[in-house]
Amino acid sequence: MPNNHSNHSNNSNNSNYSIDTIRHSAAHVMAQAILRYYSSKGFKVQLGIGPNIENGFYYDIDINYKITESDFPLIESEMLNIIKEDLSITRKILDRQDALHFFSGLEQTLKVELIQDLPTSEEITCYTQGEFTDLCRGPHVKKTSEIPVHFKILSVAGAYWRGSEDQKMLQRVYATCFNSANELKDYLNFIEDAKRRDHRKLGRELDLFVFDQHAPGSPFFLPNGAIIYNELIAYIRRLYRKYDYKEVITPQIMDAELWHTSGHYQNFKENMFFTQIENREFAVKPMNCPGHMVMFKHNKFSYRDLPLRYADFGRIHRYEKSGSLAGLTRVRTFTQDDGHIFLPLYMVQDEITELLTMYFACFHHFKFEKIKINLSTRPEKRMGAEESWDYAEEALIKALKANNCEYNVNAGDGAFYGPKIDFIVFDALKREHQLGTIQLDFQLPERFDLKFVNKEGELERPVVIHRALLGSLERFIGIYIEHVAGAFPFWLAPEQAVIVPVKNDSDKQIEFANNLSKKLRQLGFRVRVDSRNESMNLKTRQIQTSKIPYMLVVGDREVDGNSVSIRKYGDKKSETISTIALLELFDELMKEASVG
RNA sequence: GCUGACUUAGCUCAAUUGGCAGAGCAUCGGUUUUGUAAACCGACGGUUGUAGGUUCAAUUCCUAUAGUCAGCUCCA
Repeated sequence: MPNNHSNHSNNSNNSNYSIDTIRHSAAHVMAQAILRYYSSKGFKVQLGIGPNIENGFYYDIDINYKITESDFPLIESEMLNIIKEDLSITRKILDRQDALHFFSGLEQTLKVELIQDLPTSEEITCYTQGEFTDLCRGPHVKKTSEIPVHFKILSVAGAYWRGSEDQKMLQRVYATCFNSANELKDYLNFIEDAKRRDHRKLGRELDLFVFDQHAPGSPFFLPNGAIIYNELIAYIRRLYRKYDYKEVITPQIMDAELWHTSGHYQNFKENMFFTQIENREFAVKPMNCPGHMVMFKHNKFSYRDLPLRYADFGRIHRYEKSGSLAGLTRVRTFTQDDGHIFLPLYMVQDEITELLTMYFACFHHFKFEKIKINLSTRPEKRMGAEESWDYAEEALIKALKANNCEYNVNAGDGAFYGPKIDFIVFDALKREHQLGTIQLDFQLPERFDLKFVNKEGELERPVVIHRALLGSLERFIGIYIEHVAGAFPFWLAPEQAVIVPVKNDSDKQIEFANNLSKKLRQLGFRVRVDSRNESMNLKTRQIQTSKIPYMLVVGDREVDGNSVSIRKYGDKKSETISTIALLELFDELMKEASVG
């Protein structure tokens, strides 16, 4: 969810209360409304938790009734009643026994469970408004009438009690509340805008990709989508040339033993595809690293060869749970702009500095200006000695600090083989997306017993850095489509220009258009002639809705002047330029594709 | 995987309490020869996701299953 709306609502008119306090109080009102309304209908209502989230709040409810969208107005009108009743909201401190007794008496067993799990040191407080009392730390507004009426219930979905798969599934009602009608309207508009930009919708409309029930979670890239896909790879390859990477190609299916060695089998068996042949168990690769380890071992490398940077655009397959699949952002087969760097320990910091330079250049190239960095440290489920974790985490912190990078720490969020740095970008709607990653790994070199010959002529264990810039290309394409709302820059656009003869029965115009098209295509541009028997208005409309960067109209005037009437996507007007100037313009535009 | 909703022509959507499956766009054919956001006429297009069941009759009700969506959980 985006974070842009919560900010400007903080400094709004209404009150001394923070928007968080207001929303949290609104959550209580919603819980009260649901309890009132459905209890009166004879349903059993139990309340879970009801915290604030970015841009709103939710309340988890256990109820023997299926709440649907059609119930929202009923709940909302009950909420309005509660606000109008102007109930005062009072705070009370309870001792543990009284609190347990009180909520048991109300048969609110979820609340009882929460109280039982509170540390004994914690003070137990309740907030009461009218007939409704909730276990809550607060703070809250003083009376229900202080809650602005600019609230809206947004959706309802299942959620596990206490976030655990083993627990009961509750119904989570999402809602939001703002200080003013305008802020609420802005937020609802934002939701609409996000729908308009949805990459699944644009993917269909721009003929980029389709999904089919025969391959769940697996995109079929249509010709237009394949162009974007391949142009992205071409761009990354240019970066690789600049930063001295060596591209390799590795097998799709390898003996399962390899995945035992790497540790992936033990950790991710449930998420891998397997196949059996000649009594051997093979695994479809869920990642590229073990393949690169195998290659490293097939050679005896000198310290002079390091850092050795392997890059791989291999297709990988992961069995993702059916319920977690979503458009291009969560798929079962994808390609990473993956790479592994083998190097001695002492080179790590310089290498990460180099990587940071490369990463920022890449993100800025795609017009992601604001970038957030997360440092994820050792998870519970991990391999390797504590000392190497200490060292690895320290090395990443040093490199970040040396490069003046601000970062947040995500304790326990690292990979099972090492800590990592993640790069989060903000899209045009200010939503956050994780793209690149840099992961330090002391475990795989150990498990694969990797060695290189150092200056002293001794065998030494290298370190491995796992790294990806865009992450999964599929996912990146999804994010990028939404970032640019389907209007790709010239160098990435599946079609860069369409040439439209004014009259499709004019041999002179058609010939001129075809010749121009042929010339541009020879120069590598993606253009076509649209000489269908359709009106200029229709063609204009189709070119605009397809978000094609340029429309080139050629009539008798242009043919005679060896020129084109050029109209840029999004512009209302066209201008006439010579074909020479057109070639110069296109050449200039293609510089966008360069890595500088 | 879990909870809930949804699935009708290539796409976007209709179809009253269970009573003859329909429209726009796209496609194809014709007319029109167009100067910057939808010319006109006509035709084609369906085992209503799939498999069962209830019923005189099922797009509609029931069961199973697949896929999609909103979340949850997970994400090397």
